[in-house]
Amino acid sequence: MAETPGVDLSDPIPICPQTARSRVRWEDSLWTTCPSPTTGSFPNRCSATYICPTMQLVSKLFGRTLREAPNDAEMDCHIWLSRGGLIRRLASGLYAVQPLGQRAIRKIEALIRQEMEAIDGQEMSLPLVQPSELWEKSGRYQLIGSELVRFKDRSQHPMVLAMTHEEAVTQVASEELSSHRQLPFMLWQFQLKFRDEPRARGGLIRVREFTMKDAYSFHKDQDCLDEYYQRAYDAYVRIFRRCGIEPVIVQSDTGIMGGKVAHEFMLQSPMGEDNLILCPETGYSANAEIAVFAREGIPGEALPTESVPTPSKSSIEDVTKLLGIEAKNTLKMVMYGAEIGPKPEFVAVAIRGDLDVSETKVKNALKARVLFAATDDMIREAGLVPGYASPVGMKSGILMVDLSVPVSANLVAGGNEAGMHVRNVNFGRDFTCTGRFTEPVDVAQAAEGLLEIGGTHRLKAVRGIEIGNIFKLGTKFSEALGCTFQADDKSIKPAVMGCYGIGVGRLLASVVENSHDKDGIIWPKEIAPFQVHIVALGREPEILEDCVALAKELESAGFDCLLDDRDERPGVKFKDSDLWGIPVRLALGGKSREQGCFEWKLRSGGAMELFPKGEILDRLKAFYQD
RNA sequence: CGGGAUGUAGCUCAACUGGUAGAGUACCUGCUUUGGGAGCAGGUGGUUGCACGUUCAAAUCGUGUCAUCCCGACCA
Repeated sequence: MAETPGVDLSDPIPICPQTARSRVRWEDSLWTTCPSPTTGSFPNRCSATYICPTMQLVSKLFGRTLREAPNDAEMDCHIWLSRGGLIRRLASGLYAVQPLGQRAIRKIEALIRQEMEAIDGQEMSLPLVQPSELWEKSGRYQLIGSELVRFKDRSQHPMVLAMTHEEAVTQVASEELSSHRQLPFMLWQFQLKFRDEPRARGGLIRVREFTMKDAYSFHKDQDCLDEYYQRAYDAYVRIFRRCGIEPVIVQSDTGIMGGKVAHEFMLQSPMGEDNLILCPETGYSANAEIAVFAREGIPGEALPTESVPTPSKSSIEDVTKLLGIEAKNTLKMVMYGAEIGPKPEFVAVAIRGDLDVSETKVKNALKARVLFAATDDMIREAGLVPGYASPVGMKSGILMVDLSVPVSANLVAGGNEAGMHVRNVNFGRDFTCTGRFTEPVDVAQAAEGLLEIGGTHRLKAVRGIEIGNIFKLGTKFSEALGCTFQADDKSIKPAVMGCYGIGVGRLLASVVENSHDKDGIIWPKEIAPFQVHIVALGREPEILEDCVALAKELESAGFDCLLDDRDERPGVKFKDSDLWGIPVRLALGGKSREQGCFEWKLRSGGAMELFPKGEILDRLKAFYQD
């Protein structure tokens, strides 16, 4: 084999254990000073004074900072990622991640990789583009709407862009799996997903194309899954804590993933899209769409019904005003069309007026694919009058009665006649459960101030950004795709599965949302794109040389350094430094240099301190060892 | 998919009742300045989202369309 000239293969390029970056040794590196071609001296604005391949020079950093945020940035994380030059929008829900941002992404990925390996995960890679058949087999091809991008390849074969990878991983696993001896195992990847979201928002918080860490575990039985699920849960807590986030963990809906148990990891934030229901006293926590709570009844003897005219007063608000009662003394009907079987069915939910319907609960109780608001025609067809509907006199369709109704006496309900309501409607006497649901069901949305299920404490409601989720999938996918094994009793069984996801870009944005101030990002130690920001102040070559010497020393010890070598005024450099939020800032100016010291300042706060340059490395080690 | 708003320079925004494009910032050149987004001078950069229409004349008026953002709906 021909020798590559100039490369000594016996002396491989060392790899930094901390950053996983290969580094060229200093002795071999290109290290030049370059005077201005026009003046021959060090020019005012020289972007190529020093060239050094092993540290990042700000003069060479791709991506600039912005004085003002783009006007479409609403959330803080969007503002700071944009202003810092870490991301740039290409189209709705599609972002370019620039080098500084990509370095933070790589730090997050490295951290996640460690934790996945710690729970025996094996990293792999599955394709983004998949044949539609795979999704038809699992049933999700029909179930999912237009978020799933479908297209045909050149030979007219129907394909999809994967929104997630349960089908693919189960297919692959089914081809490898034959014996219970192979179980359990966990496979995971960093992989693109595409979801054609109807509404992208919040910068990287809700996008259409994104990288997700998705993990899938396979087990011989439920016990084994339960045990592993807890390990994954614990690993998730560690991941988020290392990102500086104390996650709020809630029970969640399993949606079209199937399965029974699922948890979401949330960053508590008023900007979040999910409503979370918490009970600090009992420790109960759940997403509001599935949270359970106790109904406070309205006791009383059933009084005779009485019709009252309520001309053109159909809303709960109007009726309560007119009759001088509270919302909780009313009964309202919320009507839907539900796609359960081949054709849509009419569904009416009877619920007390002070509560809202949880459409998630309705959907789950009905096992419906899609729920949509009923049209007036559908309502009339069921024998009801729009605006004045009542369960009394409903002729067809599915009636669901919420748990709040039977415990409340003498409610005001619609009269099933335009302009009429009826007082003192009572469950049991005037109407009852009929048809598919023979008993009252829980279909109300939990909210702040309602009673916790035990009936003694009040619930709290907060908002959150979902940063991770874990599901006990069960055998939905393994059965659909034939992922089976032979058990020790010789029987053939489907693998019991779990899945575990984290959106990497959303986590990055959440870290910023969770950790910033009025000047910019404050990176947690493990996520910062660089560990040290060295700022050379002043134009004397000696200052820059000292900074470079320090950067060399720190880089050799495994710290990654960003060196601001620009000929800019100090104010500009400090502003950018704050914007970028690297944990340790080491500045060197004329005065500090005379004392042989660097100015040590932590982005997270605290006073500036002067340390002799010989001490810097040890202090840095101590700081990063915490 | 409903409701609202907005599209003018890389970013933030002006331009009256129609008269032919402007500032700040950013960027480039030079000089001065150098500890918290400097000053002066000169300069680059726009088919005013797109199409059609009205008009002698359209950033401006009308119609359509596309895009973006916000509130809902939706969201493994």
